[in-house]
Amino acid sequence: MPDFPDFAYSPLVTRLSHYGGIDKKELEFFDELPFSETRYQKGDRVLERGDNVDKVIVVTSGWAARSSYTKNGNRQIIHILLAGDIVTPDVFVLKHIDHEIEALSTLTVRHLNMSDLTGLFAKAPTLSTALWWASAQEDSLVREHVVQLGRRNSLQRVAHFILELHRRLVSVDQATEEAMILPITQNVISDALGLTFVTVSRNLKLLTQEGFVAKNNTVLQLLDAEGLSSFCDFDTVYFHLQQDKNAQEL
Amino acid sequence: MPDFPDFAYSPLVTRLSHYGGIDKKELEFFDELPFSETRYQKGDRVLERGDNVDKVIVVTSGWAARSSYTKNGNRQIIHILLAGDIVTPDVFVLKHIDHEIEALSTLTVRHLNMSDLTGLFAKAPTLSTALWWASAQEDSLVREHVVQLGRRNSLQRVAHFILELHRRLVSVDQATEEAMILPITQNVISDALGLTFVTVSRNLKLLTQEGFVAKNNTVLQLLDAEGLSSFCDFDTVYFHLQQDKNAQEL
DNA sequence: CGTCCTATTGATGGGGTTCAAGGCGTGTGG
DNA sequence: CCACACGCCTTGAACCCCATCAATAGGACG
Repeated sequence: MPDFPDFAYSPLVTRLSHYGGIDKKELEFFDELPFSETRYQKGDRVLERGDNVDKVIVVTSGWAARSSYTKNGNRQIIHILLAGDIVTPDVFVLKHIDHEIEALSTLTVRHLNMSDLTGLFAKAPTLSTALWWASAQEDSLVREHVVQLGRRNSLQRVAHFILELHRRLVSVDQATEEAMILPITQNVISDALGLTFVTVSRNLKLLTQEGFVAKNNTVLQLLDAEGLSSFCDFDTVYFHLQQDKNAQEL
Repeated sequence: MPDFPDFAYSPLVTRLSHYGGIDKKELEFFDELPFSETRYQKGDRVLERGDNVDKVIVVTSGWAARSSYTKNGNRQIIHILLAGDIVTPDVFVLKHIDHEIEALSTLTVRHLNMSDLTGLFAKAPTLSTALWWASAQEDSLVREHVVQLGRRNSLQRVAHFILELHRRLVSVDQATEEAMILPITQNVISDALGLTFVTVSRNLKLLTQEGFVAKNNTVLQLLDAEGLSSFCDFDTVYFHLQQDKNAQEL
């Protein structure tokens, strides 16, 4: 965030600062909004299916998951939420959430009052567009997740999973180009990828043997991101990170 | 649409009329917006990856698909678009679309100018909320699609696919409770479900033999929707169809 | 009547699951 | 400080669902 070095900012502000046409003043307003903060432990539920939510919730640190459970208790992780992600993108129009939000690691989230936000939107038009953009980004990632599960084999899925998370972490200054911290178990990965943890284990071993990655404990090194990308058909277009010059305000 | 019998309406207006708190006058304004209409044949591309879109496009009749192609030419259908669906939900913030839109049958779409729409939003606040709701609905369906591909077997996928489309068609008066028209090939179904058309064929036969459905040509009858629903864990909560009384305007 | 697209059905093979056993690391309590 | 438990990872073996390959049939359309 080179242009905004002079005030404290949350990860979401870091993300929004990448949005073309954002007004620095509006970001400051946003960052100064009153909020309450909650801390969760690994495994805690942040929100449950059916909950009636009336706050905008944003991740400030740690990992969380949107997940859905089938009748027989199997979990499918729909999307992984990182620092700077919005937990409740549709809270203004859908009051009841239809899935679970659970902490995958120690997690901190901020709660913003909807009335505070709508009040701010009135005087911060580029901010509301930027928040819309952030939630459109998630939509795009979820669409790519469908492609993951529908058309890639287990090894490609694991590779793609790593690359996507790495890129997202880098974009909020939570990882270097070469390495990242994976605070989740292989069981979590398997529930995101529609696989079993046995397959994930075997595939991580394969990727290590082939020299694509190295792993000890929670630190994962990317030794050949290029090779991995071409192997699993990873393409960052769907992140929509580059600023869209034509974007206009509502 | 029992409350709005007295003016011509598009399928999207029918859908939006189900949204709690929508103002009838605003729907009329929306329906009277100037538009151009385009007709496509089965197989035509409506939009391609990378296209720079500057209109809001809405399906008025026929079926279309959001789809993504992998490097080796395999198609994954991410979402099926029916009458009343918005082709370009994020057009205000993402100018370049990252996937393909293709006609699955003869298809009619309407193009609305973004400036006409933003002009209308100024005097129709409940309309913009309702459109947001419509696009939040699609997000929810795509999330459920992830669960489909990640955690259901091939037979459950086919069953769930049928039930979901049926419910959506009913909600825009395009199907009866007992039967629907499926204008797509089994190959299309397989590309949506991450399967092969061979498996889809076998599974449709199974569902027929078990007495859940009957099929001749493009007409599909639902003989036991209840049984089918419990078999594949189908639950309409994720449609968010019932009006949310708490919804508020931006 | 031939062509092309779609659907059906059988046979075979493979990728991923399932079941199972053992290892490693960490924390806890005797 | 060691013993034990527990969670997570690893690795092997057997099985099964679905893909793949292939052949045929049916339908629409010129």
